Amino acid sequence: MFDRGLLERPSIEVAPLLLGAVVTSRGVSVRLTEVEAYLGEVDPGSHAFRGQTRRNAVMFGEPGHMYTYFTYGMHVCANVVCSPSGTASAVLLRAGEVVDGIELARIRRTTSKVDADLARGPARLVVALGITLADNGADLESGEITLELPAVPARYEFGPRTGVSGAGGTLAYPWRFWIPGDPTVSPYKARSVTL
DNA sequence: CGAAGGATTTTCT
DNA sequence: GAAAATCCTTCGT
Repeated sequence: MFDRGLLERPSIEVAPLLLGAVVTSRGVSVRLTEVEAYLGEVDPGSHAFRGQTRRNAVMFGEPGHMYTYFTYGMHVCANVVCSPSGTASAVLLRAGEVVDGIELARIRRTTSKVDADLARGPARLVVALGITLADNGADLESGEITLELPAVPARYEFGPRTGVSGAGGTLAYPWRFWIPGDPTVSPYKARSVTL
C-alpha cells in the first residue's frame, strides 16, 4: 500500500522516495537500493522522448503502475510509472537487496554466486522477483506485485547516468540515486553528491 | 579487478 | 537495418 498522490510528481522527485522501498512479487521481496529517473519530454534517454508508442503507452498512464519492457534481445526491465495521466515519466528499478524469499530468488538467479548479486542490475532484479513482460501495466497498489514506501525517506547519494545513449548524462539533472555503501550497489566512481 | 566482446529480438527510423 | 535503460564469460594485468 502507498499514497498514489506521492507518485503524481515527476520521476526526478519520486526517485529518491523509492530508495528503501520494498517490492514484493511472487514470493520474493526486494528492498530498493538503486534507482534511475526517466522524464518523457525533456529526456533523450527516455523511451517516451519521441512521443507515445505501443511499447511506452503505460508510461503515459496512471502513476503507481508498472512499466516493463524488453531490451537487448534477452532482458526485461521494470519501472514505476510517475506523473499524472497524460505525462510520461518513470523510475527504473536498478538494484536491490533481497529481504524475503531468498531461497526462491537463488533458484531464479542460478548464475549469482553471491547473494548481493541476486538483484543487482535492472534485468537481474526482474528475474529475482519473477516479473515478466506480462506484468506491463500492473497496478502496484492492489495487484499481485506490491510496492511499500519507507516510513522515513532514506539517506542517499546521486549522480549522472551511465550506459544510456543520447545526451542523458549531460543534462543538469540528478538522474541516478542510490543508498551509499550498500553492498548491492556497484562501486560508483563518477562524481556524486551526498544528501 | 578491469576491459572487451558476444548473445539475441523488439522497436522505431 | 541499426540501436538498444544489460548480463555473462573470457581474457589480460
